[in-house]
Amino acid sequence: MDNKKIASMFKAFCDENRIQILELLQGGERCACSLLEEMQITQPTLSHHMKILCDSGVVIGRKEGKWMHYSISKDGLENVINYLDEMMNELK
Amino acid sequence: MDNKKIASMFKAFCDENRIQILELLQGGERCACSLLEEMQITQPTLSHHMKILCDSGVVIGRKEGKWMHYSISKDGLENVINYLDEMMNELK
DNA sequence: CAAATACATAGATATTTGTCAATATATTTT
DNA sequence: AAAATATATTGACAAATATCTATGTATTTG
Repeated sequence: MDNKKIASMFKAFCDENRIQILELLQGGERCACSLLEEMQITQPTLSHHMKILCDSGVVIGRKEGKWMHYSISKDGLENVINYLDEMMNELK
Repeated sequence: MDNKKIASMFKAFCDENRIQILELLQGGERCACSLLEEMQITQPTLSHHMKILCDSGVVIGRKEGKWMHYSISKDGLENVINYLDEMMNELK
């Protein structure tokens, strides 16, 4: 995995609105409209953040009819943790 | 810790040049001039990134004479890992 | 003390990112 | 089939970020 890819993985966490989305998703899968209700942003802005979150691998989207259900990907989150654990272990 | 603070913690990892710096620092403490030698950026740009890394808490700077020695902060890195571990544990 | 070295800061500029309004697309509801 | 709903995309704009050159500030070296 090159540095660009690693950086994009961490982009999930480096915006305050995305942190809020992730915290909401900790409670379990939610559709975009439900996330939107609790946030002070417009629908296109939410859609933009969801794309970045999905690109990072930390969030997964599942389409069901007209709804998009988003949830945190255990595997995606684990990848991030593993990268940091390895950094910790490699420390001289 | 508010969302803004959390986001700034993760800013350490969301730029490819900073990822490279962190990888170099995995080998142990290095002065800025030594980091600079292996990177394709100018000295002020490096200085800019070191500031962001230190602000995030993941890197620590130690001044010795005219040199700045930088290293990865175990505590800082642990904070990041703990945040993610907790997110993983809270998952519904 | 003068020159050299290591680093930071300031200011300018280009790129990236976050945001919104408007619109498009797909699906469901009536 | 028309209206309503959920979401994505487009295009514009503002704010933040990354980068450089030039310069300033310590500190060390000769």
